[in-house]
Amino acid sequence: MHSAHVPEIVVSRLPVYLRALTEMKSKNREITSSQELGDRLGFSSAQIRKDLSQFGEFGKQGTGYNISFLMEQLQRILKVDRVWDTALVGTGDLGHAVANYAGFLDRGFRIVVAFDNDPKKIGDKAGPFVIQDVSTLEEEIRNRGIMVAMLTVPAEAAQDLADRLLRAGVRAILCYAPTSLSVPNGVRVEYIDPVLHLQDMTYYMPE
Amino acid sequence: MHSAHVPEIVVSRLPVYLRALTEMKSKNREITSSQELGDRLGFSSAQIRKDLSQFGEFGKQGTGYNISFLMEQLQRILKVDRVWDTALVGTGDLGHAVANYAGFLDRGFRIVVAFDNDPKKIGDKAGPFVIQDVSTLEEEIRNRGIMVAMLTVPAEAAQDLADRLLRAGVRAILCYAPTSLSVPNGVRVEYIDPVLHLQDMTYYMPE
DNA sequence: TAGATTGTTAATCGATTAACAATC
DNA sequence: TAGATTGTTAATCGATTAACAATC
Repeated sequence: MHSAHVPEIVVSRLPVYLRALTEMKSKNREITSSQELGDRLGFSSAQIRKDLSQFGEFGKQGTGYNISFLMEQLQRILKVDRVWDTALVGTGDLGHAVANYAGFLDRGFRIVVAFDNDPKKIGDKAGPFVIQDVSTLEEEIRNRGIMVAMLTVPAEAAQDLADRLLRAGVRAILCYAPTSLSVPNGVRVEYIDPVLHLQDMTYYMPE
Repeated sequence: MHSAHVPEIVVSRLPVYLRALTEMKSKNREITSSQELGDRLGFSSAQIRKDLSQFGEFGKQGTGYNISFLMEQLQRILKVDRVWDTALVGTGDLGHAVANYAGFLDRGFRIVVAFDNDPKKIGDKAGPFVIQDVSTLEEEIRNRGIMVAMLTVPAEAAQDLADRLLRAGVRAILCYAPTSLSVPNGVRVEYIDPVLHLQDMTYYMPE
């Protein structure tokens, strides 16, 4: 494992590889190749081999990659060979959908607490979670040692809540609010804004 | 407007610029600079100027960019100076959250129809929309001339429904299912899978 | 063995940045 | 005018691809 500096763009493709391998495994496939994986995902086989080679030698010449083995290696590299306790901040429609989503656990994440600032909601449920008052956010996050959070609040509230999450010890935020956050170095933020994707696609539409 | 070939990565940043400009305008700002925009979004000012220069000259030396004017230009370039009728396929929790989301319309998109395959749901509402039987998908999409769709169905169902959407005339799909779709050239697909973002961030977490 | 596929090198391709003349 | 900021060029930096020896 030669972990010099790996480009971010390479790291961002690893979860895509892992997801495809998981699908293959669920169909009882045991072996794949960089060619097959690339065809399936729209990458060149060279790129897949190059990406993987940043982290070690996981394949066999003439044969390809053992799917289960490569999955384990990618899970280890991405640090999802464990389960990360995760906080959900905001329990509107989107927060509820996220709270109910069953697909986190087997990919390395488990929501363990959900917050809202609406007094009428405190004590209600968002999926399986009792909604807690956001005033307890810092204490809860710190006590539980939570390092990952998902932010499903209105854009106007996002920066303030991000600041609070970081002060409480969170190091990675997935921001669903349609705004750009300002965070210090060493903290990761990624964004989900469906409209960005839609607007990007319409550029390519015929008039 | 020198529309030679613009790199996809440049196009994908334009919606981010537009979103930031919209925020600034809502705070009654009238002028900005590549420096300010860059600081705010984490890009270099040179990159912002270079990106914009692909499409024309929108600024004034010594002054910067008029926010409203630049917004209009970006909306035109991205083709969101109109409203795109959009289909929603799948009305689970996530589909409901998407159907209820109020943030599409003023950014160029309007959901006009929602489909599900569950007989018990047909006729119910997802947000303001009466859920229609997915068996009417092709007919509805074609009759309404819909070219944009959002796919909030389980991964196993996604490819089949994507194929049907394309046959009915859809040209752009925003896929929320955690899988990679195979589509012909000329069709755009973008993906939203929160776990990909989370897994990418945990790579950078301390042990 | 013959065929297949990896891991890696070097070449190519493309994107970002630094710098600055133009000019508001 | 002096100061500021654009649009653009050229240089730098980084990512992708093609090709192939190694080897299963």
